[in-house]
Amino acid sequence: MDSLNAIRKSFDQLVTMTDDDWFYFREKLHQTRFKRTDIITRFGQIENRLYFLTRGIVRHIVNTTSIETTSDFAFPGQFFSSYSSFISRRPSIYEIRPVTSEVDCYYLGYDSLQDVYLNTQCGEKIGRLAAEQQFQKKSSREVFLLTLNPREKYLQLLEEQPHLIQQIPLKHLASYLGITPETLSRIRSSIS
Amino acid sequence: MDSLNAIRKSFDQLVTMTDDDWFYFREKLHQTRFKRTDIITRFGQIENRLYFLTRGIVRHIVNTTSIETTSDFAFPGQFFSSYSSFISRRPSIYEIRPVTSEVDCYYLGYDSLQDVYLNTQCGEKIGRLAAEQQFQKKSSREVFLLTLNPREKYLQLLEEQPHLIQQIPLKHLASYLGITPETLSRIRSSIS
DNA sequence: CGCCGAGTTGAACTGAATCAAGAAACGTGG
DNA sequence: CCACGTTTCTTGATTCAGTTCAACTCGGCG
Repeated sequence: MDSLNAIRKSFDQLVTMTDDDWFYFREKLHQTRFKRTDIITRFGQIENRLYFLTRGIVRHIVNTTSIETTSDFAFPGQFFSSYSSFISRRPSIYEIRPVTSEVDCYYLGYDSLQDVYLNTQCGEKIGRLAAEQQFQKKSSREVFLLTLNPREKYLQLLEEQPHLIQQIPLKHLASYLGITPETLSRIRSSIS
Repeated sequence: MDSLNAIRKSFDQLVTMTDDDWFYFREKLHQTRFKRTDIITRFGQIENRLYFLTRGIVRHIVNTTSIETTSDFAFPGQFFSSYSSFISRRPSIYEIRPVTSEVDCYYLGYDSLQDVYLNTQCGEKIGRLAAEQQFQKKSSREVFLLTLNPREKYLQLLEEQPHLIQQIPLKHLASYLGITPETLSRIRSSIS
């Protein structure tokens, strides 16, 4: 299977994994599909799955009273999950929903992942490296949010994540940058 | 030694550690002290140490051209490091400096930590759990920065990290919240 | 004692939000 | 496959929160 290969590859980038370990892991994966209107993970729910995205795009939404704020997107070839809920076993403050009309993924249950940590050579190491990656992502986002004004944010996004700008509706991009859709629209038209 | 005990305790909170593992780890720790004017980690330097703070307060400063922005503080009993540089082995975009006149720490070199990962039972697991914690911290800060206005930021800080407000100069607090000292001063006087 | 950095306060300014209305794009069902 | 309704995007006018600039006070330190 092609997308299973993609998962293995993303592991191989992190660590050398024996075939035995891989087989052990692969056994525990399940496949699933979501439609645009589905809610992949709900507010308040304890996240029980770590997903690997094979088709479509999803977004992470912050549970604010009034306005929908986007904290993250995931693209094919990437893992996603309401990760802080997944690792802390506490209610999710994020909701995860499809951006595209169809979303295909594999997923691993929480307990399965703990089994992998216990029963494979490289499990813990992959877990550590993955967590370190997630940390770095949030860490650079902190600097991004803390130091840039709307225009600078858009320019940096344009440079570093152009695929986002190409494929995500403007209003979601705006909420990801922490600005209003009107402001983003004006910035965009002032540039090109 | 009392502060060595604090380190072991912070491990015990994460995982059950054998005495053997602890001795192996403890051997690799060094002790050091900084004065207020010292620079603990410089911009552009590759962070080579993971510190454990036993006395004083330090702050993490973001390398922006004009204004000094604070991304984090560390207090006694906590680990600190220019963590993204430490794990990626790339130049630090943060500078770490003392807030207080004296800062005492233990530290572990990068290579020593890799030895711990390789040669102890629980090394990788501690590493993973630590990285997961760091992730969660940045993750909640993302929501904080993305969704709150200055007044809300201050109120949340007051509620969740009062020790920060008590011990950190206003201008550094302001830069940590992403607002100007004037605004923070006004907010503060409008509240009490 | 005098200096310097930190904090406060006031006034003016400005960038982005808000409010509003119209145009374009989208998807949904007949 | 078209037509309609809904959502998304754009554009303009207005408002306002927070910044900037400036002057003054206070407290600690040399």
